[in-house]
Parts: sequence; C-alpha cells; structure tokens
Amino acid sequence: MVSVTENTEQKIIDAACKVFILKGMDGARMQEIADEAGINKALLHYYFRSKNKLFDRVFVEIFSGITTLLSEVVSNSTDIVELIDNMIHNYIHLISERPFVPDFVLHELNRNPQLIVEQIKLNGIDFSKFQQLIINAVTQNKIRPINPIHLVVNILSMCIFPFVAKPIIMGFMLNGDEDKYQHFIDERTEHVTTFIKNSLFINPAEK
Amino acid sequence: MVSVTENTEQKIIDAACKVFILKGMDGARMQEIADEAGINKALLHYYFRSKNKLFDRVFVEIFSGITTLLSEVVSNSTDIVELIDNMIHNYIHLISERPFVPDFVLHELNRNPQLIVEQIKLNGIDFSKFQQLIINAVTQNKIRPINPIHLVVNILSMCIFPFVAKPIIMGFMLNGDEDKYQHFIDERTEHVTTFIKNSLFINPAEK
DNA sequence: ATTTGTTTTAACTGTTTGGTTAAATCGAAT
DNA sequence: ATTCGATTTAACCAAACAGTTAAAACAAAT
Repeated sequence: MVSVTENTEQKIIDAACKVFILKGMDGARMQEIADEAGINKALLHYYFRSKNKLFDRVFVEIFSGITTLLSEVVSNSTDIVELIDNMIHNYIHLISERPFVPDFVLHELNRNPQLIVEQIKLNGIDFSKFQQLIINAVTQNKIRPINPIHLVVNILSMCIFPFVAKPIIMGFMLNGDEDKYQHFIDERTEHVTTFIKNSLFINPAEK
Repeated sequence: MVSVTENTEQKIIDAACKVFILKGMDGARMQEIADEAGINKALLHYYFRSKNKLFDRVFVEIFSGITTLLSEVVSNSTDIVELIDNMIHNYIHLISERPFVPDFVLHELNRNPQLIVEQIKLNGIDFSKFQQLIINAVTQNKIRPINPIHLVVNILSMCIFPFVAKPIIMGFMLNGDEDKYQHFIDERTEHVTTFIKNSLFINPAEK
C-alpha cells in the first residue's frame, strides 16, 4: 500500500514540475496541476496542503538536479581542462533535455531570493575546490591570470543564456527557424569549449 | 490641458514599468500599479482599458530601450574592436541602471514568444551589418574564424547573465555579500572585454 | 467482516482580482 | 456662466482561484 502513495506523490510532483516550469509560481494553477497528474484537486491538497508547500518541494527537486551535476563535475575533474570540458558538456546536455528549467529557476530566484538560502543548506557546493583548480592553473602558468568567479560566470553564462534567450536568438538572428536554432544548440558545446580555451591559453598548442 | 493627460499617462507607464518588471505580468496587480502611480483604479482603466493593453504598451517601451541601444552601437561602430568595446560597455551600463529588466524581458518572452514578432516589426535591428563587421574581421585575418551568431550570443550572455543570476552568484560565490557583488559588476565590463579579445585575437598585441 | 488509508465526487467558502458604473468634483478653456 | 475632459469616490459585478468539507466508494491488509 505504500507503493500506491509514493506513486501518486511522484505523479503529483512530476505534474507540478511540468506546470510550474512552464507557467511559474504565479501563473500556475492548482487545478491544472491536478489535471496534469490525473487526479482531483481534493487529493492534491490531501498530499500537499498548500500551493506554497508544493512549490517549495518542486523547487528543491529541480534545483538540486542542477547543483548535483555541478558537484559531480567538480569532484570528477582533476585539472582545469577536464573541468572546463566536463562542465560545458554536461551543463548544455542537461539543459537541452529540459530547456525551460533555467528561466524558471532564475525567475523564481529573483522573485524570492531567500529560496537560495535553503538550497545552499541542502546542496552545499564546495566552490572552494572549484576556485582552487583555477588558481592552480594560473600559478602553474598554464592559463592567463583570471578571477575564478568571472571565469565560472563566463562558463555558466555561455551555457545557460542561449536557452533563456531562445526567443530573442530565433527572432532576431535565425528568422524564426526552429531547425536553425537546434543546429545552433548542437554546435554550442564545441564552440563554447574552444572559445573559452582560446581565451585562457596563451599557447594554443597546450589545449 | 493636453499636458495633464500626457503627464498622467506617463505617470501610469512609469508605475506600470516598475511593477511589471518587479512582479511580472502574472504577479502584477492593477491596484498596485494605480497606487504606484498615485491614482485610482478607475482612472487606470480610463487610460488603458485592460491589463493586457497596458502590459503590451509597457513591454514595447522597455524592450525598445534595449534594441535601440543595440542599433546605435552597431551604427556607431566601424570595426570589430569598436563594436566589442561599445557593445559590452553600453550594455552593462544600461542594465546596471535597471538590473531587473533582463529577467523580466526574458521571462515574458518565454511566456509568450509571439511578443517578439511585434518587437521585430517595431525595432528591426539590421543584424546583417553586425554579421558583416565580424565577417570582415575574419576574412582580413584580424581575428580567428568564428560564427558571428555564436560571438554575439557569447557577448550578450556574459553581459546579461550576471544580472539575471545575481541570487546564484551572491549565494554560492560571494557569501551573500552585496558589496562584493557590486564590486564584481564594476569589474565586469573590463573583464568581459579582455576575455573576449583574448579569445578572438591570435596575437594579443593587436588589441 | 472489519478496519484503514486512499481516492473520488461535488458542493461550498472566502478572498482576490480585473473590470465596470454612475454620480460627483475639479480645472481650464470658450 | 457654461462646457468638456480629467479625476475621484465608492460601490459593485463576475470570474478565477486556493483551500475546505463531508460523504461515499474503493482497495488492500488484518
């Protein structure tokens, strides 16, 4: 009988993820989530007492997917080249599968910045190891001197922004052609990787 | 008597900009906009019949500010170095003054991608001249070969993303320290400029 | 057969919200 | 003095919405 409960709970969370990601907290409707989950509103409130509680649960679920990946990338990388390759490849790959997640996360975080506090408690990323890998590369003269924070933001920017800005890119640069956009995304991993390495490495041979 | 009308209309638009940018279309309330404008709800509907009409007007206002800047940058730049310098400087400067605009624009554009169609009609950016400047630089061997679209997206990403991702940057990298974030933003223009030039120019002396 | 937790049904409450209406006021222009 | 558009006041409407409730149905475990 436990399985029934977990099943329904998961069905609700999946449905809530979908609706919240597409509509945001303000735009989402409890009725729509119930419909999407194939249940009724009463049962929805039976499992999650309020919209806020459901949202919090869903947000943790979604955000932890992102931070978990970042943690794995950091711990699986031993030098700066690996770090860059893994980070760019895995991030673009992850987001490609759920392209509306970044807009959702960023928007809700701006709407309620305090959400980040809970997330840090739950998914503490050791940003220090991150920084250390970069500092090591700089001190060993493998790359140009660079502020680690700027570098990380640069990488995240170029990986995430193309998905958030899809309407702009398609509208102004690709004549609304969805195929061209998909092609652009397919090229993106390799392009960003070489673009960043070109900037970091003084001698291109070292790549 | 005309002046009174225009005055009030502008007061409403200013107030609506503020509220819509902070709360988004779904989160904004007509009463709050009326309060912010120092008028009552009846007068608000007297000027703009519906929330949608008001939103459309406001969105045009905000978005055209962005595209206008981009147009000016393009037409005021004669070579790739000028283009990069102007674009990065002006964009970060513009957004610094209204840091919540990017999240608003991107979120509403994803919520309703058709908005971009109207904007293209109103503010047709000649992206072709943009591309031409980059292609010229490539064929003249001034910079490494690069897909112009990727380059533009790279520049926009690194300029805009830091503002959209403020909560993440502050939370995970700057220990929630607002002063450090401001310092990070202050450095940003110069950093992005050199980061991109380092990537583009094979010989650093050419910069 | 009874119990227990899950799910449905269906109606309902209370509040928020976008939008309307009508009458009154006010200010400037004629 | 009158006219006309701008503005306020205050009440109102209808729809949407989050959340509740109670009774019944159901399914599995005891």
